[in-house]
Amino acid sequence: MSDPLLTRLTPPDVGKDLADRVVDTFATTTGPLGEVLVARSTEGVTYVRPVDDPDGFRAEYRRRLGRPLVPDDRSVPAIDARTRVDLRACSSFERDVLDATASIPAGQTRPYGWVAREVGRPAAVRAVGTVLARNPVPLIVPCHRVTRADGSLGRYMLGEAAKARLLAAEGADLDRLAGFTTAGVVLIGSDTTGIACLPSCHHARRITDAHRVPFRSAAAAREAGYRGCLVCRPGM
DNA sequence: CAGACGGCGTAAG
DNA sequence: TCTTACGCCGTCT
Repeated sequence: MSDPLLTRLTPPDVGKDLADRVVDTFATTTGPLGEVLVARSTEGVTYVRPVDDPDGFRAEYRRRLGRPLVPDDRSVPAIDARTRVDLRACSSFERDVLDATASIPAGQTRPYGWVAREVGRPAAVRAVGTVLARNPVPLIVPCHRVTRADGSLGRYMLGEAAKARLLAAEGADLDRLAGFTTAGVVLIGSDTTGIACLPSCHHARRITDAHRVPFRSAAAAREAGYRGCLVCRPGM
């Protein structure tokens, strides 16, 4: 009862919610695409997947997180970009990639190579794709905003159609982006400022038609005397 | 520990 | 334009 060692090792508030501290819980809740399965620790959401197969969810959870998972009978708040996440099970590279991805504004897109540069590993483009393919918390960390270098959407854990739906729902102009892809345009410059942006950067969208200058590569923009936008950091 | 495996990016056919 | 080949690199097995 008054074992000094036990007293020292036991946090003062461990009591009725002890179970909460050693097992994670899961339940269905709503996200931007409808119902999803969500697992949580005391620190935040640890895992999000489609409702398809709960058995696979639990198996995969155990394999990846290595923690027990029990059903949650409480009601779970809907998830969105503000939902707190618990990424302790991730490597530091994975966390960096997810953090950088989370910084992409709603309705905008950034290439995989952009994420690689942001985390300081400009050549790890493919590894970035691997991380996002396994994103433990899709819809919260918006990996649907990461596209290929040419502006095409690229693949998505929940299907390319879902990627398009999510972006459209956030206000992205997919037709406009597709137009740039078709034209081979990856940067938009303003000839009044000499600054070049990624096409979805909100600064790029403010450039008037008369002053908009399309570039097919960062090198082309640089050679034309342009510098990269400090906000979207196109890497040039 | 070596090798395989990708939501990539580019060049080349 | 589409396809293929290959470099790249963090993880997983």
